Amino acid sequence: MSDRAKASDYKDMRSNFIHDIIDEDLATGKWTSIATRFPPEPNGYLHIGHAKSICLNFGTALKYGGRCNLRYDDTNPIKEDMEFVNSIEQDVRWLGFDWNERLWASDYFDTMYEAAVALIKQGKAFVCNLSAEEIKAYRGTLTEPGKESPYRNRSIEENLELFERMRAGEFADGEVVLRAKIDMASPNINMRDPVIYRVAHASHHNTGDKWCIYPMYDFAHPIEDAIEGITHSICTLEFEDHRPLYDWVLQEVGFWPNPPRQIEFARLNITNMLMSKRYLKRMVDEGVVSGWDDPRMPTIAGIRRRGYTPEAIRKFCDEIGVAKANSTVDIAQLEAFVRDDLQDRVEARNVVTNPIKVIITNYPEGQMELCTVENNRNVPEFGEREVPFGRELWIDGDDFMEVPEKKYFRLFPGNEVRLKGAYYITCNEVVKDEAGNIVELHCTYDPATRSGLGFEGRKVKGTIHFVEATTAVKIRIREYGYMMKYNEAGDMEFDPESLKETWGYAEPLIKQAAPGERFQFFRKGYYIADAELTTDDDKVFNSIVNLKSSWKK
RNA sequence: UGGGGUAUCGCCAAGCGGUAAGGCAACGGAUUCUGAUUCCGUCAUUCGCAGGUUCGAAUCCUGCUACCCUAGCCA
Repeated sequence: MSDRAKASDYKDMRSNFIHDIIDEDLATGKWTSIATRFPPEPNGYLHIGHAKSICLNFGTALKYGGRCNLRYDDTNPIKEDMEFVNSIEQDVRWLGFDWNERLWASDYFDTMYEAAVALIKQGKAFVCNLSAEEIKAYRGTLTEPGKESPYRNRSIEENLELFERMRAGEFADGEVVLRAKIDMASPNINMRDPVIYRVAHASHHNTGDKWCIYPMYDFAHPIEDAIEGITHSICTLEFEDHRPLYDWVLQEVGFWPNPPRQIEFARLNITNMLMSKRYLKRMVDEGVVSGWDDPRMPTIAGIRRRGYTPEAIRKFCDEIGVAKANSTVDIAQLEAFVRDDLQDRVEARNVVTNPIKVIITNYPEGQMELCTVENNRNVPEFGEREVPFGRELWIDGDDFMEVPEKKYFRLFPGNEVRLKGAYYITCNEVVKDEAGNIVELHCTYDPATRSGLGFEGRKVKGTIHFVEATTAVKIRIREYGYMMKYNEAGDMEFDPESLKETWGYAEPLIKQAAPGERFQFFRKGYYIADAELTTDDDKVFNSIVNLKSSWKK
């Protein structure tokens, strides 16, 4: 898969129930081509849940050779902020998709106004003076029908005049609303004379102060879709109950002979990832995270900084499928795609954490040599590099056990292992301080076993990596968790342990790491050089995915 | 207590009357100078439950049960 999503990626994409609907619409001739849209409200950053919707909408358009628009659902000026527009566009592009058109729902305010007037003229909408509390009380409950508003039977002329005065700014916020006249006894609460226009004396980023009345989602959305010629309006499950209203608006406004069809699917949930914009916003506002792009955040910007690739995310979204059953995908599924994608596109570097000093007692003091290692064993084209080897080395804390457990075949007293790209070494002595902490390991090496010499004398079971001590670069590693964890009650809560910071040593070549560059750290997973914090003296790496290991401490 | 949805392996998910795909996870085993990768192999006589129709049902019918959504002048 390339950086950009291509039609060929989606032509053979596994079909889902939405594609079945489209296939039928195409077969029956209801539509000759299709159009979808991705309609975010610019009130926050996009997260991985949106990625599923983006892949579905843009991917479906690609699959069928149709169109997909990016449309901002900006019908509520008091909640929206243009700060988010740039991030949304950047994120959609980064994921590899290009929109057919970029549009604003607010550009259709004139049409929506006309549609409302048309409704009033048919006696299908009325201006209501009930307060918000009264409307709520009149609405009834889930089991009891509502009561009709006393303003429900105003004359068409009066409604027309009142609505015009609403637009003219003669009413204060909340004083009056325009309601659709449907059925206060409907078992579907959305059909109990829903509010379709409210008064809000707020300046809109796009329309400025032209309007002081704004359409509600239920009224605006179907019109937006119809204006753009959207054929299949894909949204999440919670809008299922709104579909009758969606259809009602299109039917009663009557401007569009072949209206779009709303189809709902289950939104994405991932273990340990909380996908609530409200909660994420709180994290940002309270400074719990560094921002919307903090690598612990489930935002597209966050996982991008974490090192995930768009290709991996797209494959993930394709693989998890689209259905109507609520579900929670295991984070391991996402990580598997990231690992798989990074496997063949990233170079390896030697890095040790919880370092243990190793002295090669039979290696001459002051001497140094270079050993050749592959940059990526799976990709020969990545070539080789040279790493220094000398008398003093650092090895990874995980690669030594003073008292080995059974089946441990890395370094322990008396055992011989291969140093990746270098020699066999044998641990002879464990040097400790008074407190009993390991200070260093005294080992001997066998010159005959140098890598590349074809030594066949004896085999060792373990190969470990190392960093030469005098040339080592100290690095900082942030082992990002997923911000959330499950408590005893099974609910997700903030995980204060989600940001662990550790120090380690890396081979000198790490100094050349470019911001954002990804590496595989031997036996330590995949890491990305922090895009902002990397300096020559203080390399910061964010860990992204750990490798699997069948040996567990 | 109304209405709308959904129930297939630990987690996703195909299946649409003809005898349970695939991915993740897990577990064996082979190769490996990364216990990675790769590679083979195992992993639902059973599809929320109970009946019924049928030669034949995860798929049709009936009745239950569980869970999700829904009473914003948010989207």
